[in-house]
Amino acid sequence: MSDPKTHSSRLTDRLREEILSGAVPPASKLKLAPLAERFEVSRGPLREAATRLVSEGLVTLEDQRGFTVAGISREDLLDLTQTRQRIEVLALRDAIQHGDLAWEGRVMAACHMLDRVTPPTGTAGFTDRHAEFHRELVSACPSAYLLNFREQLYALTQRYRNLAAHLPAGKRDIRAEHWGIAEAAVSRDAEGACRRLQDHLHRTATALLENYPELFGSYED
Amino acid sequence: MSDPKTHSSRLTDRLREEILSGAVPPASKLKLAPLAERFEVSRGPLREAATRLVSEGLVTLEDQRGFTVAGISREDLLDLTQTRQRIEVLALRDAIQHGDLAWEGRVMAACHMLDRVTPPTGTAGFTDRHAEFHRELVSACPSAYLLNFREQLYALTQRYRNLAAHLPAGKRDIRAEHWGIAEAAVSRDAEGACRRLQDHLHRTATALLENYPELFGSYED
DNA sequence: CTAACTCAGATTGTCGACATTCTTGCGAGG
DNA sequence: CCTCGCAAGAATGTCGACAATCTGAGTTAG
Repeated sequence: MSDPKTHSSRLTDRLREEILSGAVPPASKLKLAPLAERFEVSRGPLREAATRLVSEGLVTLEDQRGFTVAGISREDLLDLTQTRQRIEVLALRDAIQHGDLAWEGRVMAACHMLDRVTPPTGTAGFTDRHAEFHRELVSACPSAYLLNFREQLYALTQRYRNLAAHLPAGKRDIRAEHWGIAEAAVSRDAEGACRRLQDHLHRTATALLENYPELFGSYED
Repeated sequence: MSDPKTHSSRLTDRLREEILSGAVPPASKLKLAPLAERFEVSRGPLREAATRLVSEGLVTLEDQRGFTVAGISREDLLDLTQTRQRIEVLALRDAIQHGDLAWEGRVMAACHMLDRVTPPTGTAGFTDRHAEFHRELVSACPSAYLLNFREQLYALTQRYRNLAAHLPAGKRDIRAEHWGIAEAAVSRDAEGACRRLQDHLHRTATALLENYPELFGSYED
């Protein structure tokens, strides 16, 4: 039925959730014994879950010194954003070129569902639908490797967003940004869609840096 | 002293080597018990090593069904090559822009050492120096994420190369290709260097497909 | 003859305990 | 007062055994 039956898989999702949401703070050591107690499993599966998160960049592993939640820093966010801009643009160009009508439908549907989510931001429903929109946008890209990289980078960015908690959302019209990207994409306007997407990512990074001053010095590894 | 003291780390390297070299064939199941016997360790560290290789794309994991060496196929090689072209070009442009004189020296040194390796191809010394050259070429790229992705893709390509064993190496002058890339790079000729690098990767993929006919149908996942 | 069922062997996933290594707080010496 | 060393505690890495699940050959019913 629900396939991921093994404890390792479930724990991977749970631990990822806790790290992304900030329940386990950045740069903190992942002590396996207490976590194993909390999750009511042995250390074995938890160790495997942590190992999997190493590959996603959320955790680092040092020999004989255990697991550590990846630190956050201004430099990391900048690198992350720039790399994400480059990868997402490549994937979006591919998607616009190869996407069929069904893809257009999925993009517009996801954008609509994101538009109509009741509390505009910050809630769980928003983050899920936001992730789904950006995923559908590039879903017609035929390169599995590119999509895989994109997913990784998106998750890492999501952590910064969740850590910043309540963005003022002041002078940004995020809905308009999303609609602009979606409409340009389905209109096969590759240049416009990529430019808007890059702008979108840049504004997100800027907003995070402005409203999260702790990033200007702390938590570095 | 030599830091990676844990069995898990050593096993990761050893298992990666065996998969890259083809000692463990593609699409074959990774039965942990026999491997643990061969490597004279328990299944625990070996399981962790396999989990790490999942993140590098060399192994897949299915719940309750264990680990499987990633399959190879024509489609995968094409996707891999195209993605690698894109990522390597981005990294190379960055390196040319940010590299200092020491970087130029490292590139020329690596190219020279690759040029003077005794048996022109196929041997272990060649593959190591070839990897080192391509690594140094982009080492001045400031994006850790991009370099990480590049390393992953290079390793996956290396597997195809090793599997094809003895390429005729006939009408290709690989040395000239490498020197062309290196000289264009240190001359800060970004366009020329990227064009030559793309050509280089394209020729490698073509040569592999031509001299490895099994790829036209078998081993698919 | 084909298809479904059964059951034994094999393989994976999980657990608890042991050995090794790291960490930290205290005390001795300079 | 600072530095170095040491020993107790904690955390990690590893192992062997048990339970759950999958696989495949043989058998039987249709």
